[in-house]
Amino acid sequence: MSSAFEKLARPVQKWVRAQGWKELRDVQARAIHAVCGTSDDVIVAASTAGGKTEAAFLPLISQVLQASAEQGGFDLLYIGPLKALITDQARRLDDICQETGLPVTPWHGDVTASVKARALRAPHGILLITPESLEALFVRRGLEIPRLFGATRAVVLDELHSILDSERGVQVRSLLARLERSTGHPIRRIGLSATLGDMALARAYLRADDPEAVHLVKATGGEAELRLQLRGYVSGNQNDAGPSATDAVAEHLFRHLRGSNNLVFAGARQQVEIYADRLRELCETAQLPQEFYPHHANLSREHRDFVERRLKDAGKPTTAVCTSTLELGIDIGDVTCVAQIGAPFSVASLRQRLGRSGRRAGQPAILRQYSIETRLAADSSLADRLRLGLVRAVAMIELLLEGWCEPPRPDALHLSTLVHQVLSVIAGRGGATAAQLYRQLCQDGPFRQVSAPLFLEVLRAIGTSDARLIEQAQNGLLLLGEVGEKLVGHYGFYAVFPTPEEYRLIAGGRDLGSIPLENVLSRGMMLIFSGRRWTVQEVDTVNRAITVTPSQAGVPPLFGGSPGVIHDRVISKMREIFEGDRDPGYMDRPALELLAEARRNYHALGFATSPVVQTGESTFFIATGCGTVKNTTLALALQSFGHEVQEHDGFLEIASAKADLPLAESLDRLASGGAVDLFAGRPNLMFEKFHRYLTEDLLREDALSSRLQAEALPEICGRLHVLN
DNA sequence: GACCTGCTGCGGTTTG
Repeated sequence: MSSAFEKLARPVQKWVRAQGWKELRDVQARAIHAVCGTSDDVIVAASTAGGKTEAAFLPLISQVLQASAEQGGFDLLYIGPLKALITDQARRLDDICQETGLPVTPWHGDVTASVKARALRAPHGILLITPESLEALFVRRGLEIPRLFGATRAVVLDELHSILDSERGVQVRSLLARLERSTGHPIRRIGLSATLGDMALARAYLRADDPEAVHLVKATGGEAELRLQLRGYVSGNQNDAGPSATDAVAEHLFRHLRGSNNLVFAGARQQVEIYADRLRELCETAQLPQEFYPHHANLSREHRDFVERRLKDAGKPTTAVCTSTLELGIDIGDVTCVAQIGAPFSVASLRQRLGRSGRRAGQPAILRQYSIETRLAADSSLADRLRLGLVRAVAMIELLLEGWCEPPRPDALHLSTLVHQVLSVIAGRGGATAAQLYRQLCQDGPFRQVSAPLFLEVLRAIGTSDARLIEQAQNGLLLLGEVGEKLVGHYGFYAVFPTPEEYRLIAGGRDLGSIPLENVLSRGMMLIFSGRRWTVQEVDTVNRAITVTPSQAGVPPLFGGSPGVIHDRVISKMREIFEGDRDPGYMDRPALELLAEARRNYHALGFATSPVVQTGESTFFIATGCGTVKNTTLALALQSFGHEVQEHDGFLEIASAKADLPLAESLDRLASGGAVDLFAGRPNLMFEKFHRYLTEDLLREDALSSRLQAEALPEICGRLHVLN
C-alpha cells in the first residue's frame, strides 16, 4: 500500500487490511498526509459515503496511539448535528477502535445515564456528542471542562455545511472558543462536509483567526453521471374531465418509482401528506403491497424509524415522500432516483438531495423535477404569468450544473444566540464580568460583528427589571437573575433554536406524531396524517393530546412555516432564462410550452426594455433583479412611502394610489441615499428563541444584519429607472 | 411562499 498507509499506527493498519480494501481512497490518503505530522486545521470535502469519517479518524486515532498521553480526558471530540448520526458513527468508530484500547462514547439525550456516568468518571478515547449536550456539559459541569478536555487533540465537526451560517453553527463555534479558553490550549479543527459553496468562507468559519492556514482536502472526480428530467403540469383544468395536476404527478411517480428505493421531496409537510395519501390509494386500487411512506419531522419517531429501516432493507422496495428530514447524514443506503416536486429554496439543498442517488459505481444519479403551474386567467397574478416556480426550478438546475451553491452570510449579529451564550457562560462559571464576557464571546468567540457598545446594550436589555435574565452583584460580577435562573435550570435551555407548541395525535393508544396548536380541531373532524385518514374522537386540551380513529376522508393539517430565502444569484439566473432563448434538453414538451409562455409574457410586459413597468393608472411591476433579502428591503422601503407592495421572486407588484410620493420619486430618493424608515409598518422581528428579551432597537439591528440589507438600497434603486 | 435539528437531574422502584 501507499506511503499514507505507512503513516498509520499498527492497530489501525490492521483494521484497514481486515476491510479487504485494495487501496485507500485518494481523499483518505491526502487527509492522512494533511493530519499526520502537522497540527493544521483541515476541511475534508467529499460526497456522502465518500469515506470522510475514515479519512479524518484513521490518522487522528493513529496520532493518539503514537503519542504518550499522560494527561487524562477525552483524546478526540466529535460533534454531530443528529442523534441518529452519532449512533451510526459511534458504531463505525467502535469497529476501528476494537484493537486500540480506545473507548468510543456516544453522548446525546437518548444515551443512558450509566454510559455518561462511566465516561465522566474515566474520560478517555473518543467522545461523540451533539451541540446541545456539549452545551449542557458547560452549563452543568463548567468547572470540570479542563479535566474532561485537557488532553483533547482534535475536534471533528461533521456535516460542516449544515451548521455554517445557522444559529446552531454560531453556538458550536462559541463552544469551541470556550473549550480552548478553559483548557488553555488550541484544539485543531477537522471539518467534514459534502456541499460547500464558498471554500474561503468555510475556512473562515472553521478558524476565524487564521483561515489561510486551514488545509483543504477535496475529493476529485468520482461524480456519478447525472440524468435529469423536468416535467411541466398545469393545474386548474375546470373544463377537463382529466385528472388534476396533483393526481397526474402522483400517477407518474407511482408508475416510475414502484419497485425500487427512491426519495420524493415534496417541499412542505402538507404536500408530503397529500402525495403519500394519493400514492397509498394507488397501491390499494391496484391491489399491490404498500411501498410509499411519508416522512417528516411531525411524524412519530417509531414511524420514521420504520421508513428509514425499510429504505436500508434491500429486499423491500420503498419510496419515502419527505421533507428535508432525509436530506442529511443518516445512512439510508443508495436510492435509485430523487424526485423534487416544486422548485427547491436553495441550490445547496438540491445538491445535497441529489447526493442520495447514484452512489454505487456505474449507477447514474437521477433527478426528476416536477413543476406545477396554474392555468392562466384574465386576473392571474404576476407570479403565475411569469411561471416563476418553473423558471426558478430551471435556474436551480442550471446553477447545480455549473457547480455553484449559496455561500453563508458572514455579517449577521446573531443577538439571540449571544444572549444564550451570555447566560451559559455565567451559569458555567457561577458569574462573570462584562469585560470577561465580551472578550470570550465577541473578541475570541464568533460574535465579532458585535461592538463593545452594542454588547453593553444587550447586557442592559437582559438585565432590566422586566427581563431579569441577569443582575449585577455589588462587586460588579454579573449573575443570573430570577428569570435567567429559571430558564437555565430547565432542560429546554440547551438548544438555541425555538420549538413550536403542539398537540400529540394518538390512534389505538399509539403515538402517530404531532401537529401545531393552531389547528382548530373538534370531535368528528376528519384529517389526513401519516399518509392515512382519520376522524377526531377526543381533544384533550390539558394534556395537548388528540385521539383519532381510521376514517374514509380527510384534509391534511396546517403546519405553518415562514418564507424561504432565495439568493441574488438565483434571481439573476432566472433573468438570463427569461431573456435567453435556449430550451434545455431535460425539459418535457409541456414544460417547454410553459417556459415559452413565461418568456412571451416577460417580453409582452416590457421587462426586456425596462425594469419598471406601469400596468394601470397607479399600478406597477418592478423587476428588482434581487433575491429575498434585498427584495424585502426594497418592499419595506416603498411601504414606508405609502405604496402597497406584494413580493414575488425577483419582482415587486406595486399599488401607489394611496402613496405619499409617486413611485418614480420614491425610487429616486432611495437611489440618492435618502433617509427611510424600513420599520414604519411594524414588521414582526421576533423569529429567534431569545429575541423576546431584546429591545425594539436591538431587534431592528439584528434584522438589518441578517434579513435585510438597507445599505444596498441606493445601488438597487439606481438601476431602476421609470420610463415616463 | 419552507424545512430541520435538541434536552438534565432527581426521586422512586427494582434487582443483585
